[in-house]
Amino acid sequence: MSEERSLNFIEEIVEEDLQSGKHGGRVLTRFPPEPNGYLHIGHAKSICLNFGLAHKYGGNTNLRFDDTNPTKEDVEYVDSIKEDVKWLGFDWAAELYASDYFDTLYDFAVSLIKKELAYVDDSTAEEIAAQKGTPTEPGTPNQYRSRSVEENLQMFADMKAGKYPDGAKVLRAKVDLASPNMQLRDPLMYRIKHAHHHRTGDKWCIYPMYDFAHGQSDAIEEITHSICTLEFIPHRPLYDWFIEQLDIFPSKQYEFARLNLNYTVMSKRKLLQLVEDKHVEDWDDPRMPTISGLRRRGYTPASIRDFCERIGVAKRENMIDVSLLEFCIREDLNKTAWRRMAVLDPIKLVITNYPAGKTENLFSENNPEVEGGEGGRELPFSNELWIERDDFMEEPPKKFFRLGVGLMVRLKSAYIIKCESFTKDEQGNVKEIQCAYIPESKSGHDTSGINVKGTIHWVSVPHAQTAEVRLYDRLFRVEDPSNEDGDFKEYLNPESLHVIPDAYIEADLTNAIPGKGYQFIRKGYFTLDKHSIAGKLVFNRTVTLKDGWVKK
RNA sequence: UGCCCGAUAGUAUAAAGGUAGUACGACGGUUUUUGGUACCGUUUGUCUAGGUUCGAAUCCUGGUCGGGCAACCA
Repeated sequence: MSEERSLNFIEEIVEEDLQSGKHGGRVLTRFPPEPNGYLHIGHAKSICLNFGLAHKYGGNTNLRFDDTNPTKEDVEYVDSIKEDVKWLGFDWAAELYASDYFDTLYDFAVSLIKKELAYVDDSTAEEIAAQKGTPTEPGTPNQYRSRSVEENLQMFADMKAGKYPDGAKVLRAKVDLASPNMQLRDPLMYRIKHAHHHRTGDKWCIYPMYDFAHGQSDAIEEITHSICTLEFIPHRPLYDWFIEQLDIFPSKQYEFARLNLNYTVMSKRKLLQLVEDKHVEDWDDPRMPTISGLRRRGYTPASIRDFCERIGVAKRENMIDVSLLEFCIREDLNKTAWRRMAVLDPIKLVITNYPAGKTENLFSENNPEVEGGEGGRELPFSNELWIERDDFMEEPPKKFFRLGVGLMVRLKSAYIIKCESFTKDEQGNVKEIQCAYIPESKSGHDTSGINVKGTIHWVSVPHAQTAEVRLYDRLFRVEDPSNEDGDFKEYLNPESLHVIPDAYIEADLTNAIPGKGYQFIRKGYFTLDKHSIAGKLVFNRTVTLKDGWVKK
């Protein structure tokens, strides 16, 4: 029972409940997505909260699909949600659907009609809206509000039987048309939708609204702590009202502030637009803040869980810096990713005093962060190498610890070299760099006594393989695209994807394992994209390395 | 204009009437065969005006600012 971190406000509530013996010490939470889109990092916060809370206090969590609106939902989304929750590392106690309760919910509605707490309203949507009044003016009752129990019962049954077209009638709760809380002004409980449901098929043509499904589902499952986001605060009195009138299990609702991340958007509606308008490849485009996008980008479940832990849980609106997410994945990958070498923007380097045609196999460890290096691989070395174009400067400034005529660097896991000269092509671009190597400076057996400041990565020209490398930048140019004038899509970053069709990679990288993270030394963390095939590998850059070098 | 929620360094998040702390960021340094990692250090904060109290980030009142609520969405 070591208490490293102080409790968040929801944990405090749970601990109080546990101490007072509420629910016999039982904790049951639920994660209740609507299957109308893919899960994103904001959902990850909710998942970690709900599952984490239950796990911490010896309870369980249900996965419940809030599938009360058949026109927006699909099994494709159900499947992706299950996959994403599992991938994040969580197991649900039961896989449930609000649609499992449609019969019970119908009976609940009938019982409210009998208690004169619900009525069938024939008004149009516009009329109902008008009759609700405004925040400063009370609503006004219409003639349908005083219908008899018998008539309501009959009409509600007829609604269910399909006797009316969409929109002809709704069932409303009779609460308080003058309430200062708009949610209480006789909210809708059921609407008519002659639509095919992905689970119940054509059995129903009336569907319960969120407010008459969510709390009831919580009660049916005997959820002890129903955790949702801030915008549902005004719904809480209604949540409690239905439960009280129905006299069912007293689940309680608690609200926390949803996650906002800068330089992206987080609403399913907007993410769907990006997919439909082809601004991104799909829901799992590596630039998307979706769980599947982050997975494809190379994020690990542990890094996302760590992120959710670090951002905390409170009731204050927040905007989290993506740099924190990046910190979390770097921290994870630094410990686990195997080091490899790849040259993204190549320039040729020739070692003038190394025999042409000779190949030497050097050794380089997989992971310097682990004792023993987790083994290693052979690195073929020759007199012609690819190095990074920006590791050479014609006129290097003082603090430039790389190549320039007269400067020395170490080639990672190989030799120290000294730059002697360079040649240019007709356009005046540097074409080739000539260096001499120091034979006594071989990595691991260095007797040269020479100390160099810089070490650069390289790939042997005759042994190099090629791969497509995709570099990503933030999806939007502004911190909060939803808050800018005009359409949020105007603020997309036109340079969010940079494709390098044929980068040079070291030979061993052709054995790269899908799903594993690799650090391309000095270039960042990369992972194989799902579109990779043998002979045509594609790597996604998950994140750059932190760059401490300040250019001036 | 009504009701509801909130306000602590740049960003988040602690401190339950008693020393404002932590993480990320930024900045500086040490180490380093990755300008990475690791380690060390520095920096910046209680929205405002009153009140209660020996003592207020915390309790009370007014104000300011931000967010939410008037979908047959969730």
